[in-house]
Amino acid sequence: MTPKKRTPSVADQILEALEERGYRATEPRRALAALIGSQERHFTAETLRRELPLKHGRATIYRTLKLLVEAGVLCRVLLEDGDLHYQLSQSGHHHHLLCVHCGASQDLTGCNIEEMLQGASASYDFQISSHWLEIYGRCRNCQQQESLAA
Amino acid sequence: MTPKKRTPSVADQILEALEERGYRATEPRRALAALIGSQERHFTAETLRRELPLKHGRATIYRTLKLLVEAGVLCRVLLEDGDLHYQLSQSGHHHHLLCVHCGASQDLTGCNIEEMLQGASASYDFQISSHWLEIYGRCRNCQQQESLAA
DNA sequence: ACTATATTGATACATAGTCTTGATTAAAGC
DNA sequence: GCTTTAATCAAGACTATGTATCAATATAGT
Repeated sequence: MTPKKRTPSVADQILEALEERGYRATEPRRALAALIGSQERHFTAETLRRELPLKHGRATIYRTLKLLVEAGVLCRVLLEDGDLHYQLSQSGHHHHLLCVHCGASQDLTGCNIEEMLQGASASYDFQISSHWLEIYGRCRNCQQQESLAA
Repeated sequence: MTPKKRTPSVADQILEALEERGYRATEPRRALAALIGSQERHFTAETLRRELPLKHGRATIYRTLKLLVEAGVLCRVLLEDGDLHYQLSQSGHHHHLLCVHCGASQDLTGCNIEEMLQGASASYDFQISSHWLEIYGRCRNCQQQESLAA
C-alpha cells in the first residue's frame, strides 16, 4: 500500500489558493507556481521571467504575482536599498529579518510591535491601520563565517 | 538697524548642507532646493520635475535627490502601496505616521523600537544593523472630519 | 464537444531611475 | 577681473518595474 496522497507541493498549494478564489489553473500559472516553489530566497518579477523555461508574456507574470500577493500567498519584501522583492508568505502578518550579507530571510513572530506602536502614537491622536516593518542585519550563519574568517 | 540675517530658509539650509559636504551651489540645485522647501507633503522625483519652472535634465534631479538623501536632508517615505516618496528630514533616524487619507506625515520619535527589536530577535541570533518602519492610519484632522460627516 | 468567459500575449505606455558623453559653469588662483 | 579646470549639467539611450488595451485562445462547466 503505497500512499497515493503526499504532502502537497508548494506549487500545488499556490494553485489551490488561486482556485479557492475562483481563478483558473492555467499553464502559465502552473509554470509560475512551480518556479516560485523552487525559489530559495526572495525574488523579483524579472528574475522569475528570466528563469521561466517557456516565454510567457511579462504582463501575465506581473498579473499573477499581484493575484498571489492579494491572496496572501506571497508577501512583498523591501530590501535595504529600496528594492521590492517577493517571497512566500506562510503566516499572516509578520515581519522579516533580512540578512544583508546572504539575503536569507526569517519571519519574526511573537513580538508585540502592534501594542508598542499604539502606545507610542497615542499622544499624536493617530489612528493606526497598518504598518510596514523590515529589519536588516546579519543572520547566524553569516556572523559565524565572519568570525571564522577574521 | 534692520537685521541683516534672518532665519535661513529651508532652501538655504538644503544648499548649505550640500556645501558642507563639498558640493557646489549651482543653478539647478538652487531651483530644486527652493522647490523642495515649498513642498507641503512628501513628493516624488517626477513631481518635482514637472513643477520645476525651467526644464532641467531628469538625471540632474535624481542625482541631487540622491545627494540630499545621503546628506540626511531628505528621507525616503514608503507609501502603503509601495510607492517611494521623499520628504524633508529634520531629525536623524525616525519613523513616519502617514495619513492614508490626506497624505500628511508626522515624525514618530521617542519610541523604543530599537530595544524591542533587539529583544525579539535575540532568539534568532540575528544581529540587527538597521530597520525600516512606516506606520499608516488616520491623522487627527481626518478622524475629526469623518466623525462630523457621519 | 460546445460555449461562455477568464485568461493570455503583444504592444504601447508610464514611472523611476542609471549611464555616458560632450558642453557648461562655478570656484579658486592669479 | 580673467583664466583655468574640475565639477557639474543636459540630452538621450538604456534598464527595471510595472499598467492598460485588445484581439486571440484556453479553460471549466455543461
